[in-house]
Amino acid sequence: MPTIRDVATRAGVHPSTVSRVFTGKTQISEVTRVRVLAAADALGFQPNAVARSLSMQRTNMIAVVVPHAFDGYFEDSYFPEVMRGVLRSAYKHEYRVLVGGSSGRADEIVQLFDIVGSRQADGILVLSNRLDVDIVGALCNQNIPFVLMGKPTPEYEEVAWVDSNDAAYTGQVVDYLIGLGHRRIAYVGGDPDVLVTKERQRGYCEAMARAGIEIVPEWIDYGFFVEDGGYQAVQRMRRLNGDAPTAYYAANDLMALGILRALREQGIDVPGEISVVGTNGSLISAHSHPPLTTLHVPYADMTAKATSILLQSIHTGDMPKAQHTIDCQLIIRESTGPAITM
Amino acid sequence: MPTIRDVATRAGVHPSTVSRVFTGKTQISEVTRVRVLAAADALGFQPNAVARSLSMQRTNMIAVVVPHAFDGYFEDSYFPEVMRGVLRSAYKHEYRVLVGGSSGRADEIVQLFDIVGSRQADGILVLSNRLDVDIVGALCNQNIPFVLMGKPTPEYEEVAWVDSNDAAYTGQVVDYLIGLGHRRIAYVGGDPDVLVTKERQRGYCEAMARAGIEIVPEWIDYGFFVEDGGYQAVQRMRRLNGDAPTAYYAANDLMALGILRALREQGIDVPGEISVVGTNGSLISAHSHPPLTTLHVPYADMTAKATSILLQSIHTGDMPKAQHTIDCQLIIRESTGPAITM
DNA sequence: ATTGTAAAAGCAACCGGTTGCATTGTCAAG
DNA sequence: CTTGACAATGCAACCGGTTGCTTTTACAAT
Repeated sequence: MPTIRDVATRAGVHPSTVSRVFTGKTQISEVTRVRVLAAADALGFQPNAVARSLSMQRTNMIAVVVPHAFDGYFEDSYFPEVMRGVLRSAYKHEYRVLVGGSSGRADEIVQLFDIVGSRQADGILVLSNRLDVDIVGALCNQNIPFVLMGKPTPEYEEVAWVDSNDAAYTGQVVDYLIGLGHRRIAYVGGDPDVLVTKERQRGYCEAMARAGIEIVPEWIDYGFFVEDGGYQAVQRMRRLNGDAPTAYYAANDLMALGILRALREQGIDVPGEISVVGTNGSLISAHSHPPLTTLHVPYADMTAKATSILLQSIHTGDMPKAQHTIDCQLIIRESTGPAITM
Repeated sequence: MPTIRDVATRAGVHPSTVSRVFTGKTQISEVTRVRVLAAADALGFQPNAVARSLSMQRTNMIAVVVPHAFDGYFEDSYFPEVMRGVLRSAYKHEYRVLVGGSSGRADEIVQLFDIVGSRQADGILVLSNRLDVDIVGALCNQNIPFVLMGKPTPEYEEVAWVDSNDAAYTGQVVDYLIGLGHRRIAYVGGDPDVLVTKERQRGYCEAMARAGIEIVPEWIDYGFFVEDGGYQAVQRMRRLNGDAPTAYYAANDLMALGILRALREQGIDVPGEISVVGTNGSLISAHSHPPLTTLHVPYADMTAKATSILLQSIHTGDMPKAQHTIDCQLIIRESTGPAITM
């Protein structure tokens, strides 16, 4: 690998001149510029990114970390959507993307602080907010820009986030089901230690309360975002017999599919007997049987937004401030219908 | 950010001693070790990864590059599966993962050689082999370890790859359809400039030839791996009337879903009138209507394998050699059935 | 007490760029 | 022909670690 000094020797100039030609921030006479460029070309020189990072104190990388990767994480449309948004936005600004995350929870958090502490990235995008670990607090101490996907707990008023107002939109879904005549509505959340699960649950509870419906505790269950989680939730809830839900809301489409599978196996008609609503509006939801009514969350847009906030604050040099709420949309398909009157 | 010299000052030792404590490759007396560690702890010191990379000529990162990201790339299960395999394997060896890829074709290739040439990663995993750009040739000149997902063109015998024998398994699918009595079988490939598309097409043609079936050129179409591509392919092929296919093979599940959608719109029964086979065995394929018969390709395993080959060759310091072929499996569900006899 | 030996720590160069400051070169105005 | 002013380039320190080699220290053997 040729270095800047090799190029300098060949072009008969000082290394710093070569550097200036490549960074392009200073005046260079046209004659030396072409000479340097020719030498670089002949040697196949490309500036070493690591050396440049060290010198400039800037890596041109942002890290995307997943503090709650679960089994099946990569099956859900969430991750690919997020990556699409990040890459789109980062690439535009000539930033690279570092991905952190594995299946072991403790590991990930270690890994996160490894990346942060060792200054491998200029900024961090945190993909979710676990309630059982104070990630935000730790991040604040590190003096590195970060943006959260999802609102933090109230104690952190100042940090930047992009969120989708999960509680409100989940409430809207519940309102919609109630409007269809349902009263026994189940909430199947994801991992209970993840904020979004709690938020959606809050929206659910508030909507039920508004309608004056008393919630049976057994209507609330957690499927950890995986298909089988939805399936199992149905198994448990069907045992309630007369109290069994007539409608299910699932916090992602994957679990909704599991719910559909369980109901199909039991010969229950959807939406004739029972209604099901998913979340995300992933491509998969349009092709299920029946096509799923789902709460579409524009994750790619959210992350693109979050990324550009992050990049901007990297450039200005101070902690990002912006807080954005993005609109969701209920897509009504064929998995929901009027409650049967008994 | 405290540096190694800050720690050294505080502990009253030389910077190199601090370094040795952290790298742990040399004998250090217990007393100084604890003193250094205490100082580091008090200052919140963590070694700077960039400086270490520069000094050690090793970044502890591998790059995953996508030389053919297409619209909808992130909707297919391919990418998330790949990421799952890479992260699983890389994380185990304390390697980070850099993701390259965007939607503009030319850009990606530039980006690829940027990463390679600037030594941002110790090795590269190339996610696909475009036929219209000589990526392998260029990579060979760069003297950096790389592993291909997918076999390269025959001229590159020596490079490392992990592949799934696409031609053979596609042939097997076609055999299966022929066994069901189908003779007018359509092949819906992805992007024709990607090797896998050509390979599967070859398998298709060979199987048809073996059965003595003459191929109508209109039975071959390209859907560029997106859902709508499958949909459009059906629109075109239905115009063949008497020559219209009775079975469709699609090179990924997404296109197969598009095919199902088009057929459903036209009121055609699957599998009663027409059979459809997808590829990948993504979760989505199990939940479509009807559940999709699909050729399962274990991408996560393939990439995990490819990653570990890559990491090993990074450690030994020479170009990887291993070439692996991974088995696929035809999952028969409800989208395929006997051909109707006319 | 002296010498030998090995373990522990220090020294300084190096990885490959960047950049503030000093120096040289060029050309126009006086 | 000077002098001034500014553009172009050179110089050297710096970013924050690592590591081969040298020196110091400690302790055992003579």
